[in-house]
Amino acid sequence: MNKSGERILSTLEHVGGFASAQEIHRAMVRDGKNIGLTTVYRGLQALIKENIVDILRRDDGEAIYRVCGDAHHHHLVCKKCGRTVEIEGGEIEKWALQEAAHYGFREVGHSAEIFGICSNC
Amino acid sequence: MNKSGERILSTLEHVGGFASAQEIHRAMVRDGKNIGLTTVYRGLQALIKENIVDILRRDDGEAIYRVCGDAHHHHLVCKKCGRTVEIEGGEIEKWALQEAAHYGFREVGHSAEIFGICSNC
DNA sequence: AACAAGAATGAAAATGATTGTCATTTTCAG
DNA sequence: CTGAAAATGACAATCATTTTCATTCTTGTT
Ligand SMILES: [Zn+2]
Ligand SMILES: [Zn+2]
Ligand SMILES: [Zn+2]
Ligand SMILES: [Zn+2]
Repeated sequence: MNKSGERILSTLEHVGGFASAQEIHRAMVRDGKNIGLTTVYRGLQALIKENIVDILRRDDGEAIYRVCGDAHHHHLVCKKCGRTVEIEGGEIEKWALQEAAHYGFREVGHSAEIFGICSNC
Repeated sequence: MNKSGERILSTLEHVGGFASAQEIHRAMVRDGKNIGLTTVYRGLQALIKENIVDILRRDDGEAIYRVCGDAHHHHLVCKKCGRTVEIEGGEIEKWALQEAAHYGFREVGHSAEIFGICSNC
């Protein structure tokens, strides 16, 4: 991994959870790191190839990245104000693995999100 | 559903499996149906809102659509070929309601998807 | 140090899916 | 028929991502 790769990874570790390439870039610029958006994209591609980060997709199709081995969790999101609570997956972790195994899938991952309206709204 | 919505749905049913908006449009034009790409996008959005079609994402982020039954269910999707199995949520239905209730959320919904690589790939 | 080869960088342009705009056409109730 | 409302589609705009390409850093060699 080269220097910019290390800085990207460090930023991704500090923001916690998922972040898009543009968000990572904004965070680095805000923190005084000098880096171009192109380099962020290239660095992320390299980190993916090295299996250091994961890539997923937001609902709108934007790519989001996270450090592999980050603590796995899920979200409970308010549809009105966006307030978000991080929650444990509990039994759905087992569910995902069992269903995938039942149909012969490997390299299994999953996404799950609960949405509703929070008590403040 | 309006006329173009029905034609889009009919096309999507005939191609089978997943198709992107652009693929659906190309198929319709090829088959002599006269429709604009914009209308295909709008029709698909309407069909999604009516829970008649599902939207997912290819690895490259392009949106793909497929006809979907009304009954609530989840998907097990192959990251490589897109093969999809409809599965029951099982225990995660309870999990979603319990977590939401625990944090005082109402009008609760959820999404959950398992992805991996199927036995053919 | 001087030099060259190759990798890394980033600004700007290109790409491509999706969405927004708006003038025109179609539908339909009165 | 007539006007209002909905639907349509060509075109422009948006936005994430990729490509290009000229410039700058690295690194090893003489
Ligand atoms: Zn709220
Ligand atoms: Zn989980
Ligand atoms: Zn497959
Ligand atoms: Zn469910």
